[in-house]
Amino acid sequence: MLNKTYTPGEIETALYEGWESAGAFAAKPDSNAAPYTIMIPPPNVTGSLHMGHALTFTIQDTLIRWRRMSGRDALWQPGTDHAGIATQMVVERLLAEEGTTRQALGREKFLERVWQWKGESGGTITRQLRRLGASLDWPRERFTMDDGLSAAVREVFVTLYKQGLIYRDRRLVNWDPKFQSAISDLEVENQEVRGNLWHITYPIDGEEGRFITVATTRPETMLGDTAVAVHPEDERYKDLVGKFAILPIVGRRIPIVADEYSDPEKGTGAVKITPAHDFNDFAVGKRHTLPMPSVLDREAKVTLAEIEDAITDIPGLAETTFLRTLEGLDRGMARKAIVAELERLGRLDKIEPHIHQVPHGDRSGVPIEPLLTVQWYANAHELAQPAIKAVEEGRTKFVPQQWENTFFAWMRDIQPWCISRQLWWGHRIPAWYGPDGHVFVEKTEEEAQAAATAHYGTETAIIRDDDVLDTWFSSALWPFSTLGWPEQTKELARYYPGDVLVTGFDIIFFWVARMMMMGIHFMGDVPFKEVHIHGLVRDEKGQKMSKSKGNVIDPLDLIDRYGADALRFTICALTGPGRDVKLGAARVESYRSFVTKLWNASRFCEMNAIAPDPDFTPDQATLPLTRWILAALNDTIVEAGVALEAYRFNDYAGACYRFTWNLFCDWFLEFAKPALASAGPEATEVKRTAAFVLGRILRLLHPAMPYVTEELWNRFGYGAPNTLIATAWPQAEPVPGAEAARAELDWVVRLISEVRTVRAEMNVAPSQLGAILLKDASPESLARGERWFEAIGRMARASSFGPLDSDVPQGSAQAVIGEATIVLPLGGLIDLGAERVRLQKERGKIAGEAEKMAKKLGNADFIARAPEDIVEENRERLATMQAEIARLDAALSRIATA
RNA sequence: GGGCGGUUAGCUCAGCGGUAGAGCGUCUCGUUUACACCGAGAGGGUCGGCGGUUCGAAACCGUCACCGCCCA
Repeated sequence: MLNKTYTPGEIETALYEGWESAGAFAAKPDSNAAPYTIMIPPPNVTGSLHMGHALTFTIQDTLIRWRRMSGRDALWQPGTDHAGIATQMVVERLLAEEGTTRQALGREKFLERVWQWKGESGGTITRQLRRLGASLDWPRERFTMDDGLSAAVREVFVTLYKQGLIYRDRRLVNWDPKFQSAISDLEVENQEVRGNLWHITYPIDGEEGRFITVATTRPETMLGDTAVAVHPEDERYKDLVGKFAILPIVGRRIPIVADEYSDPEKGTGAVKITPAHDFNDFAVGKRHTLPMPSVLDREAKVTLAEIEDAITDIPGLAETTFLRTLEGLDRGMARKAIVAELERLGRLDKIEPHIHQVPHGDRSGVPIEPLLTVQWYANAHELAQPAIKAVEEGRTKFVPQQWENTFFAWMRDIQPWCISRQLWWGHRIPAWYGPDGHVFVEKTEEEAQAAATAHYGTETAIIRDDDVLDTWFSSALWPFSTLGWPEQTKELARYYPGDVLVTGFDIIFFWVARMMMMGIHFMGDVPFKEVHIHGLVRDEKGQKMSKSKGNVIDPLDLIDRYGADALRFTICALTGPGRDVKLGAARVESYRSFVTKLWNASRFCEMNAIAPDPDFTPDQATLPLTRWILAALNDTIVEAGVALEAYRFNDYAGACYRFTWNLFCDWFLEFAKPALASAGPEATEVKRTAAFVLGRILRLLHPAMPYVTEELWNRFGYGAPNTLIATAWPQAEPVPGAEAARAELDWVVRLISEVRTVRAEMNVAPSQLGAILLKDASPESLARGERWFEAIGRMARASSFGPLDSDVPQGSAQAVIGEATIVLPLGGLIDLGAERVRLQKERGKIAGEAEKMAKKLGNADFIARAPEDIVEENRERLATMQAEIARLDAALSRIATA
C-alpha cells in the first residue's frame, strides 16, 4: 500500500543507485540502435551545483532519458574541467590558511597539492549531479587533465604549431596583475567606473610659453608617453603637428602626430599616447613607429627601467628626484603622486569628473593592465572560417536560431586568441627553448630533445616553457578528446558528432565557437548538429542570482525540501525556448503538488485493484469512457513528443500536467468510480484501461520526473524493478470509435460543468441534492444523461435525471446545453431575482458576441475576401449563438410568467 | 554608438493573421471514503503608445517609450 504522501528523500538515493549499479545509464557502442549523444559541458572541478547547473543538466537529462526511451543508444558523456585559475585560486587560498604560498612550495609540490585536493574534493559536483538524477554514463567520466585528454591537447598544440596556426608573438595583452597572467579578451569585463579626466599641459619644445593640453583618465601611464596625437583635421592643432612636446615629470621629448584615432569632440582633442599600456595607443604607436616603453611591471608597479635613456632633469618641469620616488610604486599610488606633482608644477589645467569603462579581470575583479609581453596565440581568424561556413550551411543549427547572429558577429571579427597563461595548474605548453631561444614544439621532451640535437648538431640542453594553456583550449577538444582521440576508437566513430550541445548563451564565445573551430579542424566535421541555447536562472523577481545580492537559491536545498522531481519538473515547466527562468522556492513547492497528485492518483488506483495487464491494447476498448481517455492520451503523447523535439520543455511539461491532473484525475477517475465499485466486464475494462493509461503517464513523465515515476513503476509491477528508464517511449495507438466517445464524454462534462456553475452561483449547498431535468432534449442527449447518471449524480449533486415535458416548475434554475435546456427545480432555495440577473448576464454576453459576429458577416468585403471556411465557420457560430439566445429568452420568459 | 530580446489577468508566462488563454495567487463554497500538497465555482485584461498593411491585427510592417542583455 502506498503511503498517504510521497517522501522523495527516502527513495531517491536507492533508485539512483539501482539504476547506476545496473548500468542503466550506459551507452551501448555495440548496439544497432542509432546513437544519440550529448556531451556534458564539464563543470569546474572546484564547483558545486548551483541553479544554473540544475537548469542545464535537468534539460540535458530530460532529453537523454527521452531519447533513450525512444530507442536511441544514448550517450551522455560526463566529466569535469580542471578550471585553471579557479582551481589554482582555491588551493592557493588553502595554502594561505596554512601560512604558506605556492611560490614557497615550488611548482612540483604545488601541483601535487592540487591533485591531492582534486582527489579529496573534486567529486562534489558529480555527487550532486547524481542527486539531481542525472543519468550520465559514469564509467566514461573524464577530466580535462586526464592522461588521454592531455595527450589530445599536446597533439592539437603541436599540429597547429606546425601548421602555423599557433605562434608566439610580442604584442599588447590583457594582463591580470592579481594573477600575474595574461588572459584572453573574453575574460575581460568592462565595468563602469567613476573617475576623472585630468587635463595636463605639455609644453611645446622650443616655443616658450606654448603648450598643448591633453586629457587623460590614466595620468600614471604618462611616464610611458611617446607622442601626443591630434586629429589631422583639427584646426586648433594643425600648426603643432610635426613639432615636439616635452613630457612633464620625465623630460622626454615626444612628437605631436596627426592620427584619426584622436577625437576632436572628446576632452581637449589632444591625447597622450602610451603604446605599451593602452590598446588604442598601441595601434597609434605602430602607425607612427613610436617607441613602446613599459612603465608598469607585472604587478602593475612603476618601473623606470625602460625609460632610463629618456629621463632628463628639467627643473620646474621634470625633476628626476621626484621621478625616482615612483619606482616600485603601485599604479594607484603612482597616480596620486603624479597628480600631486603635476599640481605642484602647475601643469594641471583642470580635473573633470568622468564616468568611463574600465576593463576588469572577470575572475580577479581587478583592473586589467595592458602589457607588452610575448605570448602564444592561436590564429582564430583562420580556424573560424570553416566554423562560420558550417553554421551558414546549417550543418550546425542554433536553437533558437537568433543566436546564430551572435555567433556570426563574433566569429567574423575574431581576434587572435591568446592561449598562454602564466599559471601552474593546467596543460603545460609543449615547447622547449634552446640556449639561443630557438623553440622546439613537440609532444614529448624526448622528441623536443631530439629536435634540438638535430638543430644544433650536438646534444644541447633545452628548457621547457613555464606557461600553461588557457583552460578553454582543452575544453575546445572535449567533444572528441573524451571519446579517445587521437586514438581512432569505436566510440569516436560512433558518437562524434554529437546530436545537441545544451548550454547558456554566456558560453557561446568561450566554448561553443572554439569547439566548432577545433572539431572541424581535427575531425573534419562539426562537433554537434544542434546547439540548444537556454536562458539564465534568475530569482523570483527576475534578478540575476549572486552572492552579493544574497538571492542565491541552492538547488540541493530545494531537492531536500521538495524532492528532485519537483525541482526538475518546475524547471521543465518554466523553460520556454530562449527565455530566462525565474525560479523561487514557491514555484517548486507548487509543482511538488503535482508530484503528490500523481502519487495519490496512483494510490487510488492501487486501492481499486488496478494492476497492469500486459495483454491490454487500446484497440480492445469498447466503452466510451475508456475510448475517450485513450484517445486523449494519444493526443498528449503526440503533443509531448512534438514539444520535446522542439526543445519546448514548458509545452511538454504542460501537456503531461494537464492530461494527468485535469483529465485523468479530475474526470476519468471520477467517471470510473461507479464502474470500479462494481464487478463485471465493464469494471474489468475500466481497470485495465486505467492501468494502461497510468503506465503511459509514468513513461511520459519519466524524463522530467524520473524518481517518482520509477518508484510507481516498481510498486505497480509494470515491469522488472527499475526498468522504466529503459522502457519504450509511448506511441499513439489506434482507438476504435474515438470520435463518438469524445462527443459523448464531452457532452457529459459540459452538462456537469453547467449544473455545477448554476448551483454555485445560486449558492446551493453541495449537501442539497436536486433533480436535473432536460427540456427540448434530443433522444441522444437523454440517453447519454441516463447512461452517465451515476457519475452525474455524484459530480453534479443530482438525485435524479430525466426529461421535462411539462412546464418548468416554479423556482427553477436553467442553463443551456446544445439543443436542450437544463432545468434545476430548486423550489424555495432559489432567488428568482438572482436567477433572472444570472440568465440576463449570460444572455448579454452571448448577445454581445453575436452582434459582433453579425456585423462581421454583414460586411460585404469580409464575405468577398475572407476564405470560404472562415465565413462558413462564422455563420455556424452565429447560428449557434442565436439559438442559445432564443433558449435563454425562453428561460427568462418562463420565470417572468411563473 | 551598434545589435539582440522583452512589454498580454495581481504574479509568471503561452498564444504570433480569424471566438484573448494557462499556472500560481485572490474571492466564495465545500472535509462527497485517492489527494486540503484537495475538490467545485467566480472575479480579473481597451494584449506598452501612436501610425500603417489587411475584409479582419495581441500577432505583420513602421515609429516612439520603457526594461533587460551583448558588443564597442
